[in-house]
Amino acid sequence: MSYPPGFRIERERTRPEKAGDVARSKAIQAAIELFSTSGYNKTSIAEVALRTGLSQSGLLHHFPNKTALLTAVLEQREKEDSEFLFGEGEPPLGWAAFDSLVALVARNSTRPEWIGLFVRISAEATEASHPANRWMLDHYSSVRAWLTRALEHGKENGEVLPDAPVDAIVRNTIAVLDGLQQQWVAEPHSMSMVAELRVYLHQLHTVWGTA
Amino acid sequence: MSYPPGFRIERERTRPEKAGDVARSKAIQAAIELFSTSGYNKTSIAEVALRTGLSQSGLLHHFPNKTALLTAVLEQREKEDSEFLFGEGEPPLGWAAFDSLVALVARNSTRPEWIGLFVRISAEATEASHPANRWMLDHYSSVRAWLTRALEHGKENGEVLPDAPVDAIVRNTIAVLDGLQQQWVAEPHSMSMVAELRVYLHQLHTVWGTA
DNA sequence: ATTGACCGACCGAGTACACGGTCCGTTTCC
DNA sequence: GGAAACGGACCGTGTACTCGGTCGGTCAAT
Repeated sequence: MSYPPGFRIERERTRPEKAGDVARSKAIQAAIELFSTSGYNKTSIAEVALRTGLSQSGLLHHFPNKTALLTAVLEQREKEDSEFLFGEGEPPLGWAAFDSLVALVARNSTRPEWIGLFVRISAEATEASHPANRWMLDHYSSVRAWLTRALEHGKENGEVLPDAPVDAIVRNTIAVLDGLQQQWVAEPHSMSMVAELRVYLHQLHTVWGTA
Repeated sequence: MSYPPGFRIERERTRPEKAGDVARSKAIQAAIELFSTSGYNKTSIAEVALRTGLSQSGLLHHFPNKTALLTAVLEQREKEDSEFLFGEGEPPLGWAAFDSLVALVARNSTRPEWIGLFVRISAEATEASHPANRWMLDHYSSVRAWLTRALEHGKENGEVLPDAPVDAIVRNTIAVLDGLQQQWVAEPHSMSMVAELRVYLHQLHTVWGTA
């Protein structure tokens, strides 16, 4: 009781390179790779441990169970994505929001594991009992909220036509994103994703933009 | 030796409604339901057998192994889908092809299992070792071929602008289809899919059509 | 009309294995 | 010396699949 509750976190922040932390992040990286190719269900923690350079018990020392490992992976992804998208500032609005989505996809194209991870997990997580179900619903709803806000802001701004069907555009955009990623995972070298997305955004601009 | 080798087959063809065939199709139906909610990997054949009203051994009498059950399911889906889309005649071309896709989605909305099945299987099958991997690649490539032909026919016809980026439009359309289905599976009552698709098709028409 | 060969439909028990997780012990580092 | 960082052995469960067998029906030959 001699230390305030923030002490532990403070110590970790000042000395982040302890052996355990290295193992932890190595394990997360290994889990990302395996989840992205085999999905969560089919991946065994023994395999993750092997890739990490640990025994299964050693891995379970850092993550009490399999779902803890999964949530660590998801937190990592969420963190890196939102840092890239928003940085420290405000999320972009208007059509700029859609442009930044293209940038995100372009960047993730250089990290195939992250795309595979998302495709696999979000499909598995459609099952209500899946440990990532809640995460996935929250994720989608926050992206929808952001894009909806972006379009409505665009309407007020005069960037977007007043009669643009916001909800459908938002859902379709997310659908294109997810669908292209799925095709890309299935046949990685058959397309660029960015080129296709630009065509889609060109359509949006042409139809609902105030040229 | 008193009968020609084809005799037995002939007899089966004249009496197709034996008890085994009923069990077979019941099993396929049960498998569709379970695959659609739990995916292929996570579904146990014991559970399928239970839903069918058979013992596990009884089920395995009809399907030698789990992958045989899966291919039976996929064949069934492929058959019903192409019957609905093309009937006995020629596949529609030009923009009509895209309209028929909407019709297919509208029809499948009344059969949630089929949408769930497709979402789950095609995500699992991104893994090269998955028993449905080949099927999925073939499926996508045939849909792409059809839509590509449809657009090129539309160009010759004057329905479609000559500089329309065929490949990107095809991939984006498939992406919207898949992505919307995924959202629909995650939250079944949050959208209609058909309304969103109409907005997307409206964009295609406006931008690449010869009004 | 009966018989006997044969077959499809089906079941119960068992096998081999993979997997998530526990328990307890040992080393390493502050 | 105490806690963190591991490893080894073990356990219970789930799973795909095998094996041996039963039962009822079909059909040609008697």
